[in-house]
Amino acid sequence: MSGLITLTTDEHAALDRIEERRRQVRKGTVIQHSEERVTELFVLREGMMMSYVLLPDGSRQILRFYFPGEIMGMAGMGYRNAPETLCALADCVVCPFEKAAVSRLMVDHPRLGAMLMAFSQIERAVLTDRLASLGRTSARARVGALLLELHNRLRARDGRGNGTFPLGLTQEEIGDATGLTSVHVNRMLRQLEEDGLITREAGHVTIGDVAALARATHHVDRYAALDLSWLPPAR
Amino acid sequence: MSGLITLTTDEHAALDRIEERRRQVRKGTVIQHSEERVTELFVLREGMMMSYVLLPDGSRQILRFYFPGEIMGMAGMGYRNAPETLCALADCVVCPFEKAAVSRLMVDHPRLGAMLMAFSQIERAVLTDRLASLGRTSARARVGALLLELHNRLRARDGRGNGTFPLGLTQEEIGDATGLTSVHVNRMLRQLEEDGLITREAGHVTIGDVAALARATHHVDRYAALDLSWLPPAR
DNA sequence: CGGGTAATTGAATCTCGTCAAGCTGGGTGG
DNA sequence: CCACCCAGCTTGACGAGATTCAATTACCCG
Repeated sequence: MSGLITLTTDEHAALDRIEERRRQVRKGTVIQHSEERVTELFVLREGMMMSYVLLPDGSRQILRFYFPGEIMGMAGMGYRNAPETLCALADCVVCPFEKAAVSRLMVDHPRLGAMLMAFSQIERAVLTDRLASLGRTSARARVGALLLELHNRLRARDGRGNGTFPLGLTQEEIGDATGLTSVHVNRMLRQLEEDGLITREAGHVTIGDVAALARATHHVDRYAALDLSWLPPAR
Repeated sequence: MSGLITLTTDEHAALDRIEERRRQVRKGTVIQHSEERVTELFVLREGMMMSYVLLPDGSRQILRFYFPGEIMGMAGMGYRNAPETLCALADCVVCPFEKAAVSRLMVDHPRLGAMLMAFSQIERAVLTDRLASLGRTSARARVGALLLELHNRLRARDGRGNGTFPLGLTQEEIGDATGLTSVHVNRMLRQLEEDGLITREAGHVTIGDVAALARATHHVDRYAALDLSWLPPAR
């Protein structure tokens, strides 16, 4: 949050309290099972995680990837049981906290509450972009758009913009996120490479011309062009 | 909201203030254009609306259908320009209000703010269900799941549960929501009918056995099994 | 240096899209 | 009151894109 607004001392303290408890989780660990009782949310501090649902036939749809600083499990807020599974894609550090802490935050620090609301709407916009991607674009565009999204999210964090980033996903995971099979993901990656839109090397992907790939995949960067001028003043 | 919690007089008044202004819109009218400046949100009072995005090639992805009582345009909260288009599917009545009204609401009535947050998370869960539907299920299941969702949403409003509801959508619109062509939607509707899962007559659809259709389409009712016990007390 | 997971590639198959043609029903104007 | 019109629905034939199945090959970890 501190990247977008200047936090007061009180607000900073309130956010720190939420991240009090720490927990190490190893790659592959599930910290929240779909359909099981949920009382906690998590902040991701280090690593990379994902949320997904499993269908009765065993197929998996990955809903979202999480990077450090993001809140995981918000979708469970309104429900008794978790609507999705949270699983670590790498060794991670997470901070679990109670649902009620969010409601305390909204009472004591309305500006942070409004900020949370804005974030969940940005997340919604990203989700709807993926919906359009799955519903109305080719396999090639879907894979390319996913690479761009990962690139933008990582760049928003570390500031570097040289177009290279560690993939951190198997082709099967890319397939489960884009609604394709791992075999077809492989072919599409190859095609993107042959078209000169990306290069691959040792688990890293390089996007030579971000704008060109964005054009080829109809991708929009939802982490740009924000408007938070309507936020209430800090208390 | 009054269906889920008991509102105080003050809370009721605050919500009424939001719905002060009224506007009639005729079928087909666009009240918010994607990529154009947005300062207002809307409450839908009567009718049925949808939000969608258009891709550069002209294809359309319908993101969501709106029914009376729901807030439209929340996704625009964090942005200067609207990420989606809002269009009336029937003659409607809407109540426009300023973005800042939401932030005032969150300051003055934290419980309503938390409620809004819960709603947006429920909406998120519905969206992720659609994502799984588009990414990992057959055309038949997608169409069936959409019918079930419309049925559940209408039932949540009017209470009737006899399985019959007015469709109010063309097959092309169903296709744009499910990522299919109108031609294939037609075939899938026919197939669902031949399988005895639905019947159609004069623009109305009847779902004989809701549970059976839910099984065939992997559909979950996200408007059931809510947990709002963590909400803060009313101010 | 194994052993297992992930990536790669080819061939056959199937689902869904495309194109094209006819049909139907409700609204409109002569 | 009827003929027409037009959007939406229906159906068939064909093709493209993605899946499935199967078999190697490359890579990472201990």
